[in-house]
Amino acid sequence: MEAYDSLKLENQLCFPLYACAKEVVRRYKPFLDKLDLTYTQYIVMMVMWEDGKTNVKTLGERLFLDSGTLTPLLKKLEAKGYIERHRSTMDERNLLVSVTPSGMRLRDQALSVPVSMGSCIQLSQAEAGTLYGLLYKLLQNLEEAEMPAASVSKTEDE
Amino acid sequence: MEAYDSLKLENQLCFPLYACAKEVVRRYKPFLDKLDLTYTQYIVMMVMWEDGKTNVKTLGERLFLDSGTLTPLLKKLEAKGYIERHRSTMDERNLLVSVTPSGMRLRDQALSVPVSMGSCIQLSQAEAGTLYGLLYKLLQNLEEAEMPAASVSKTEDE
DNA sequence: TATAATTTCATTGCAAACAATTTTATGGAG
DNA sequence: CTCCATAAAATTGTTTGCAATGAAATTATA
Repeated sequence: MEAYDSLKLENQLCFPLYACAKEVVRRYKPFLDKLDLTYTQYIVMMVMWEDGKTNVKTLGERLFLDSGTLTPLLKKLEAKGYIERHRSTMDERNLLVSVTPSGMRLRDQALSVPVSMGSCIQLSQAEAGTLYGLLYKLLQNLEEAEMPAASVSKTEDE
Repeated sequence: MEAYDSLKLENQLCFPLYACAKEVVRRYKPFLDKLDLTYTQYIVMMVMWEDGKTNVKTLGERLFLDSGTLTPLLKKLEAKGYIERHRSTMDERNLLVSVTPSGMRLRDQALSVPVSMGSCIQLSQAEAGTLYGLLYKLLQNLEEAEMPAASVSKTEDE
C-alpha cells in the first residue's frame, strides 16, 4: 500500500465514469448523424417529444444543463425546424419551447437509435438495471451534497 | 406500454451516465482550482505521477483522448511548469512527455482531492465496487464493439 | 408607489472533445 | 535510392459545457 495509491487512475471511480460517458456518446454519433442531431440535441428532443412544451429553466433542470449551454443549442434546433421559441405572454421572462410537426416526425426516425445502441452496450438486463440504479443514486447524492464547500478540511471516510 | 417508451429519458441508461459524469467533474472543480488544474489536466497528471515519462499516443490510449485534445492541454501543463515536452531522438514522430520536479511536488497537494471527493460520492464500499466493475465492463464492451457498423461496409483487401 | 430583490434567459470567455485534415517522420517494396 | 504506405502529432473547425456577468421582467417590501 503506497502513499500515493489514492491518486492512481485505476483506483478512481470517476475516471471510468468519465471515460464511459464520453465513449458512449461517441458511439451515438453515427446514428444521430442520420437525424442531423448531436447527442445533447438528442436528449433535448427526447424531453420535447415527451413534454411537447416546456421552458428553458425546466429543460435545464431535467437535463442538468444551464442557459449558457441551452440557449445556443435551442437556436440551432429552431434553425433546423424541430422546435419553436417564443416568449411567454404571461411572464415574459420565460422562453417557451415547443416541438414543431417536423420535430414530431423526427421521433419515428429516432426509434431505431435506442435499438442500435443497445447492441453496443451489451449488458444483461440485470447488469443494466444495477448500473442504472447506482447512477441515479449517485446523481441524487451529488444533488444533496450541493456544491463542495471548497474549504473542506479533513473528512474521514471508512 | 407505449410505442415511444424507448425514447423516454427515464428509460435510457446513457443519460444518467452522461449526467453523472458531468456532475462529478463539476464537483471536482473547487478542489482542483487550488491546484490550478482542470479535471482533464488532473487525470493527465495522475498518469504522469504514475509513469513519470510517456508519449502522447500512450497517454491518449490510457485516457481515451486523442491528440486534438491532448496537444493543447499538454502545452498548458508545460506552461504551468508541471511537465516537459520533447521529441524523441530515436523516433522524432514521438513526443515524449515527462513530469518536472514542480509537477511531482503537486502530487502531495493533490492527495487531499480523492478524500474530499469521497465525501461527495457517498456510496458504500460495496456499491462503489459494483459501479466500478460495471463501468469497466461497459468500457470493455464498447471497445470490443468498435465503432458501430453504421458506415462500416468496407471489404478487406489482402 | 418607488425601489430593492429575485427570476429567467442571454452573452462572454475559456477549456474541453472530437472528426477531419495536414505535416513530418519512419519503414518497406521494388 | 525512389516511391508509397503507415504512424504520430499538430492543426482546423464545430459543438459542448460552465462560470461569471448582464439585461429585462416580475415580485416583494418599505
